[in-house]
Amino acid sequence: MRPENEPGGRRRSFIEEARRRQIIAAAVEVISEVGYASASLARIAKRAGISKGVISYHFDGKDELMAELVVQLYVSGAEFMAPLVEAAEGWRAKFLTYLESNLQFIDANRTYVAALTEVVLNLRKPDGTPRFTSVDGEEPVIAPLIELLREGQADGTFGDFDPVVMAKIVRDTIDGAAGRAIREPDWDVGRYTDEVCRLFDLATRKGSAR
Amino acid sequence: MRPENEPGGRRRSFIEEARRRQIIAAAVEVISEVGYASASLARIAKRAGISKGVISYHFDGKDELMAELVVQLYVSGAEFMAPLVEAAEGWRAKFLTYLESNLQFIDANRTYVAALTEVVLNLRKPDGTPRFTSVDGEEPVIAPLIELLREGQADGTFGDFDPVVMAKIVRDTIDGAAGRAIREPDWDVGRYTDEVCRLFDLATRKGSAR
Amino acid sequence: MRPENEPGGRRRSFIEEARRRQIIAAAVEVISEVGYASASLARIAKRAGISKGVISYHFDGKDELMAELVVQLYVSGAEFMAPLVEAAEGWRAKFLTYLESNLQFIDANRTYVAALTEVVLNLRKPDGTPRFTSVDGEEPVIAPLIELLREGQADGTFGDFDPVVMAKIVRDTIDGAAGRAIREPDWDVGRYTDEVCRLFDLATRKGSAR
Amino acid sequence: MRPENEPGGRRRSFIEEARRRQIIAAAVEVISEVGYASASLARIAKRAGISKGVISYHFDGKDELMAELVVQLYVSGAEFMAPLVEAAEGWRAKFLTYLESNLQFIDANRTYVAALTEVVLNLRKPDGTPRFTSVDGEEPVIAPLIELLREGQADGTFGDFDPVVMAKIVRDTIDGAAGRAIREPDWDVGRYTDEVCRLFDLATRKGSAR
DNA sequence: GATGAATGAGAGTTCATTCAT
DNA sequence: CATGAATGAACTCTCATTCAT
Repeated sequence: MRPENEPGGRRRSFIEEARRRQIIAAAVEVISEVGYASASLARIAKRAGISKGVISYHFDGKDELMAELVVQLYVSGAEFMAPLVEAAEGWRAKFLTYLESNLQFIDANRTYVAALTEVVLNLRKPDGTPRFTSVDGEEPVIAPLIELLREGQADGTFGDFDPVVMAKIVRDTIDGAAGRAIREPDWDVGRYTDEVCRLFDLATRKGSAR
Repeated sequence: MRPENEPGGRRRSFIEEARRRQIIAAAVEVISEVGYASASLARIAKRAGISKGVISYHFDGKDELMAELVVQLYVSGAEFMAPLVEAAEGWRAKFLTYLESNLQFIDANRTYVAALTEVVLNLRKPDGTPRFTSVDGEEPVIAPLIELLREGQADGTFGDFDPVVMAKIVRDTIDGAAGRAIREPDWDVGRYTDEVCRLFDLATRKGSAR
Repeated sequence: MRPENEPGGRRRSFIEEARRRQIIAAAVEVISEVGYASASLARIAKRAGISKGVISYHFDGKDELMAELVVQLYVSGAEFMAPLVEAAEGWRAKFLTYLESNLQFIDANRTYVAALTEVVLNLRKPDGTPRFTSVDGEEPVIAPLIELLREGQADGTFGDFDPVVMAKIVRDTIDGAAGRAIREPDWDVGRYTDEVCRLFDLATRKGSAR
Repeated sequence: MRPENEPGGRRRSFIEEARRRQIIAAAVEVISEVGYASASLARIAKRAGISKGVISYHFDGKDELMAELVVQLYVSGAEFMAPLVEAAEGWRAKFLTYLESNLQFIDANRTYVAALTEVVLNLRKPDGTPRFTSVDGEEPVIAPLIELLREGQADGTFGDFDPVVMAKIVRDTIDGAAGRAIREPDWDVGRYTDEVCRLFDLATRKGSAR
């Protein structure tokens, strides 16, 4: 019926993509205002100023809309962070840049992040299992970070710690910060970032007693 | 209609309390299986092996059930942690015991914690604002931790850092760990706890370069 | 199970009757406050300060309770009016006393009348047909009035009109007054009664042009 | 969501209006058959041959449907009576035409009037107070009649009586007649109207002894 | 006699989805 | 492409009634 980009379908037209982004933007606003459970298609359509049917036309269903919302923001985040991390010289600098840029991105996209969090935590597959928060699903997200830590250890930059555990702690800290960004409008990201960087800097230093 | 304990109502009977706990337990199971959004009263009643109306009889509504679930587990956690933290000697030991006991509690109550997390993140007041995750609402939760850090700084145990920011990072780390506990059945809490304790021990030490 | 007075059952004990009156009184209060539709057994029991089951014990069901409420007030009204009407001398005086005493009774029992009205208009048999407001059901209520008017015509007191139609108009006027009594707390019954009596006095006079 | 006519919303489409009328008609039928209390949306939808959700789609809720039912019939009645009353010459003729046309309208719309009566007497606001039968709410209904009587008195057509009380008696008589129209299929409106007109004609005549 | 607990049906409402226009 | 209309299932909640204690 509808042109698809993935998988193997015809390329989506420009106008088609614009509509999808418009709808996703409306969904983000609605979710961050009334929460995932109350974010009905009717409300999203109203917010976007379009008819309910349009959403069904452009997305295979509510779930696809929500999944797209997540993917889109995730990609945006990666596109923002990757060049910064790569530009940093040395594993320590890369590590701290990873932390810093991630927190900055969250700060700059609070509403989007709020919506993303709600969706990630709530969206489920038809069989009831989580769509995004599965163990396997996490791997691609933290794999680059683990690799970064391993490289730094191999080259003697970092001390002796379990890179997998450390990566998970980092991610949890960042994800927790995302929640805080949503709930606290006055949250001072700069100070928080400084403290977090200092903390993980100390924890990954060579020569730290185990 | 129904006897109430809080506030000012008659005391609830033993059997009444048992039923409430049974219903809450069923809610916990259902939520951790299908998620908050799909945890309908019908499903919860079915799981508990009772009729739908029973829930309405024992609780003022779905929201009260969910709120009770949160309060109950939160109180359980506090009851578990408080004596351990108090028994520890010295602020550093208290701090590390706080971290350790909290993670242990999460580990020992994974299903409950999973459900609690879903409820806390999703439950809203009738006006649409979050029921539990407001800024003000957080204060009572981290206030004791902030106090603990301040005391340790005053007495020279801890170094120079912002106790409020540090407390928030600690809480985010722990809450993140809760999410992990839910998603990863094989999660090794012991190792994770060691790493977290080492990390925050370093970060709060006196003499850490700022 | 339960002792019955009607039909043919054992006589109800004094305490039994007291309970029934207490429950009916509570029902009257509740109905006149929240209306028939919202007058649940739970609310009535709460108002009476008893448990819900008590009502089921003393009445065969909600419908019997409501029916009893109607009958009880109707009998009270008849007991109040009958001696007054009989004491009046002459058909004209009897007729005006009927009007006057009926309106007085309504005035003195506004809450009861309000409840009765709601019940009469709403209570239905299981098949959906009205329990009280059927054509046949009305006959016993206005039959004495028709008879009174006929006697007065035969004896030359009243003029020439259809006694059945006149009786119906009288009843409608009184029933309408009942509604008014409920809705208007400041309603001046004395003045209303005077005007109504004057009106029907003129309308039933001998020699009125047809 | 749905186009609205009142207040300030977009104009309702023709088809929209037709659906609303169809649903109201079904509600009227159901109410006059099983009564207000048993007139559930399910039954009304079934009678209209539509799905339950359609009612919610076209009306803001059950209460709005019921309120619309009342308003619609009330407006119809006013539209029927007004030109007839205005066309009558002289206050006496206007007064009798008011009575006559009102009773005729009731006669011609028995089922509708039956439903209207049930709704007016039962519909309540969320706080429990009656929606239509309040004292203030009555004013607009009888105000024109009071005015008519006052004009007739000023111009010497009518005798000396309290026009407010008289108007109330007239309304109660008519409303009572409505109830009768519902319950008595064989009710002879012509005869009833004659008798009522004769009665009120006599009661309002100049020179009637007070 | 009286109670609290439980039932199960049915209430109004919301919602994702489908479809003719 | 877009819309408004309609569906039917699922939701929370209320209720009259029953029953063991």
